[in-house]
Amino acid sequence: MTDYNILKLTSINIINITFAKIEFQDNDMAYNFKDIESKWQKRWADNQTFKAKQKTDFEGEPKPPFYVLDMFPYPSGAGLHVGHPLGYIASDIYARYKRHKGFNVLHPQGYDSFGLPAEQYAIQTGQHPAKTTEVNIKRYREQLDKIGFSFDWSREVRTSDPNYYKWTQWIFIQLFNSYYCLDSQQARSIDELISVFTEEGNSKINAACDDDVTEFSAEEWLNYSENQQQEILLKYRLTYLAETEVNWCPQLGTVLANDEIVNGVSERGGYLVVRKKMKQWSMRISAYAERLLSGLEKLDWTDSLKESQRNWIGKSVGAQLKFEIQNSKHIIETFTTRPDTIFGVSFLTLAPEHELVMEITTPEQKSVVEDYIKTSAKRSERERMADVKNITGVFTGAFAKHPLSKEPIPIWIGDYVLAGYGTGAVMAVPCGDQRDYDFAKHFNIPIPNVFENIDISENAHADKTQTIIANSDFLNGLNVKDAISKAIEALEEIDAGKAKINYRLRDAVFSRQRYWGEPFPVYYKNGLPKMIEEKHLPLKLPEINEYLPTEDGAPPLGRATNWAWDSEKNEVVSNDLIDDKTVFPLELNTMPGWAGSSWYMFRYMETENRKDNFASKEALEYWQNVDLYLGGSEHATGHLLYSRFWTKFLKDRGYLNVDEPFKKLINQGMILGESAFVYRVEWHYIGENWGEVSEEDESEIPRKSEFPNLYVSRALFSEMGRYVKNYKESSLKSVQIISEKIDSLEKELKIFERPGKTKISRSLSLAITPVHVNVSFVNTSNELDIEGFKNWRPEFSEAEFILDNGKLYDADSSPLGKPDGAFTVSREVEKMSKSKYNVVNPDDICEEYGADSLRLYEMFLGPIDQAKPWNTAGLSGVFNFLKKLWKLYHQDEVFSISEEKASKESLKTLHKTIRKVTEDIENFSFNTSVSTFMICVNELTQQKCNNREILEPLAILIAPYAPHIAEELWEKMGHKNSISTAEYPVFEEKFLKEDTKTYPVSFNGKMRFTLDLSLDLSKEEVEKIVMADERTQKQLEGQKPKKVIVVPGKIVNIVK
RNA sequence: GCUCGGAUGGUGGAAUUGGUAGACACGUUGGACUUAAAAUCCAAUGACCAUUGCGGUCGUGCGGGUUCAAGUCCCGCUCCGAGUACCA
Repeated sequence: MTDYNILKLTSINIINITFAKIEFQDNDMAYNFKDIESKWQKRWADNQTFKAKQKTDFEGEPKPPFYVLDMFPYPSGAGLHVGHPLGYIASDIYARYKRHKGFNVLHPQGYDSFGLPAEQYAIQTGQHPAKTTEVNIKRYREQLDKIGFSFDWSREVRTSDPNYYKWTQWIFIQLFNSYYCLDSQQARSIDELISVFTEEGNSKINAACDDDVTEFSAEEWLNYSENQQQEILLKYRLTYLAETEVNWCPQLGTVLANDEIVNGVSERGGYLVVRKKMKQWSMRISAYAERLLSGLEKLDWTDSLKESQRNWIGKSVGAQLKFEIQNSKHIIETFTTRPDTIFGVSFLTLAPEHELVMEITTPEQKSVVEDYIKTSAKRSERERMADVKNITGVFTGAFAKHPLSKEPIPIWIGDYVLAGYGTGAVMAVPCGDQRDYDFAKHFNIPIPNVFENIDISENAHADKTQTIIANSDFLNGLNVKDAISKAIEALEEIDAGKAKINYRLRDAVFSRQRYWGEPFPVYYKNGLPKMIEEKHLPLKLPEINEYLPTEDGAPPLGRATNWAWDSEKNEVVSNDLIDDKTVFPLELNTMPGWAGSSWYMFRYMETENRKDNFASKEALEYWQNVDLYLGGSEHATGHLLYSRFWTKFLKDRGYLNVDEPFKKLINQGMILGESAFVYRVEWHYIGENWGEVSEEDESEIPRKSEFPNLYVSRALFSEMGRYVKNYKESSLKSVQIISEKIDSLEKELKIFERPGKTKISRSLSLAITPVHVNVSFVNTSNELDIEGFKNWRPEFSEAEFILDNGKLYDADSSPLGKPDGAFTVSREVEKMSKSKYNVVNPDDICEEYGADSLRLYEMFLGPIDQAKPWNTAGLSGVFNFLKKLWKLYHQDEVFSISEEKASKESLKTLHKTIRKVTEDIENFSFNTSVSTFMICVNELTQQKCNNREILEPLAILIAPYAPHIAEELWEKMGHKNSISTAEYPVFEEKFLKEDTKTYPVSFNGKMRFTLDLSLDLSKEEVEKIVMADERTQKQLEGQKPKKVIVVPGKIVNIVK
């Protein structure tokens, strides 16, 4: 009885099933999912059953296309856990359903195979990420294949494949060669812009560009040097180089995501992180803000998702104001949505990183300002946004001039203002904004009130609807709306401001200082970027010896020795040849994860012609865009916004004919794991004198690792709690046992027998700490397989256990399963992850119960979009259901169905099911359709139905959910073609006609009894019958009802 | 902090969109079959009270409200989860 765990337990079941099969060998008809599933998976692959057709593949009239796509998986080293396939199963069901409905379905799959985890692994192990990625993909594919998806694998793509990223680079070049024309609201060729510059300069150009563009004439343009012209063009291009704030970690030599920073230091290694500016590629997504926003309206996405995007884009209508600075030629620009409160401004706050801060700071304030900037550079943006409790800031000593009242306004800096947000400066109106209000209160800055009859002694007043402006000169007495337009008018007149629409959406940083991503097709001539010609793509990722940044802080590609571009030979050459005349250095950054995933949905549309096109015109024309997209809501503002941006761009430049990539989108919720915990008892030792542990004492005090770990079960933990004080005096039996055990351990280790040494003693309290246990050592009754646990990791090998019954575990006398021998763990729902040891692998489920059971169970768990915990024990429900379904088609284990006409009852059951399941599938309510199937099979079993008339359509209905069993039954019923080609059954109302209704009769809204009545009865007749019923009379106890409500076909309610 | 979700029996969840709360499963308990176990089948199962039977009270995170009728609508909270711009 060693090595005895839950998996072993169930494999005994499997053996039993196999025996059963042997027993019935002459009729071999038990539901043998293993044979059935591998048979059909092989047949689908051999016959390419799910290969989507291109339009030209049809001989006659082409079928209507339908495109179902899952969000691009990243092939992580951990493999799939049961949470991953949830969305794939749902989309597979929908894809299969659509095939039954007569569509030519495109349902492809591939890999977003560039990414940080592979690179991190490469840094640790030295293995090339391409290799580990390949291994991971193979494993992924094996796992996916076992679940029986109807993917068209012939169209697979991988972002790290040069044949694929060639086109990612190509799109980058198109972006570089484009600018955004605000008049026509679309991207255009940069050549058009150049010809305008040549003819009339830039004064009339209305294009998206950097803020610091200055005006020039045609003459000036022509006189600029090549370099100057390129610098100017870079300010207009849709992808451009710019100084951007990043989280820089000097020790790691790399930039970190906010995600990778914990409490201001790097998650890995705990090194200091500072914010610094860095020259990087950016994407001018902000140019598309308005279209990204308005485009949402026609999309069939959930409101919450659209709302997230709206919020992310963050459109606000207001005014941009200019504040002159006293004794300085500079001005500060601010954006406000409330220009009506302009007379309420009592200070300005700049972000600490604002470029003017050091210029305007007075000598007296210089050192405090510098200190403050240093401190805030250490805080992450997220931290600064989230922290409202600590109000910090310093005065710069400078004053601005109020544009209207001309009063001096102090200029502060504060880290609640973010540099990358708006202009990085806030005109603070403390009476109308809570953060400004708190800041003013904290630093004793005046809070002028500009609202009529509003008390602002406690809080700011942000209301815009009922408010009247006061103390504001010419704005007095106006409502907010009128005051806004009047204020803007006045400010425009004196050139101190103008109406402006602001978006929160920032341009997206596109450079990564990493190895495992797409190389930019870019080299640098005189420090300015040049594109490699399209015909020389792809520019392949070079080999390097180590995947770390270089010693001088350059990205990993800085290690490549062959990473220079020969512009004459048009090839990559050795760095030694760089002469800056014909051979130039190549870009060292690579593209981010979202580069390859922003356009992949169009790549799947193409089959033959992938070499010369990202996708051919014909393919794009036929498939258009994704009809149904499924994935996690964590992509709401990243991937889903970037791919919309690229789609719109490619449409503008004539490469696509749709301007949205995903018509309908469903978010799947996360499947959570049930972690298991045991409880470690911890005690410690102290030297003779409290608080004065000498070094010598320290070395004498026994370390925890010298003892075998002592574990208690959940039962004992709930009795004792996290801490046990004065445990020697505890009356709890379990504590006494622990105490005895510790005593005996000490004796064995001779802790206190150290003659001549400092006296040490054990502390009086115990701490009980939960420790994650791998869930595979826990059975469905939450009992721990102690031997398995001990063998799991070396630190547990000597562990001791106190069982639920308070006795010490002994391998010989108290094995799992014997009465009284249980050691119960506690369970907690957490995210499913390797580190929490709560991962459940779909392979194991397929092995034990089969893919059809897995598919059904994942759907049965609950609504697709909600997070829900996984519990393997529940699987037996759907497994039993499949066995019952199988039995419907068999008599005494022999396949047998009747050709006779089905009963009225059975037809009713069938058509009820058709209606409900179809409705559910259209609404993506897969959990309820599984229930419906269960009800249907329960009813048909009850009816002893085995008519072909019922069982054939039933198999088709169930095929999208449990395709293997459905195919097998379909074949047994005599069909040669795959069930996936069968037509979906048609619902017929006539079988469901009811003429009576069981009315619930309620009194004051509480149901008391039911009454079967004909549906033909009128309201009055129903009331009459109900009132005559003796149960009604009993409820009324002789009183007259105040009111009787009859809703025909629904309810009766009597008000007493 | 901000934005978006969520909360219903021991557990996962259902409820035709304001009309019988707890469908369908899991689990638990009891029973049948068996030498026994597994498998299978049958029955009970929100809590409490009552019980020979009829039955009754409470109940959808908390506090209010609207209504003949509220899990569902309105107002105010609490707690949990996700995202928050270089994880994918």
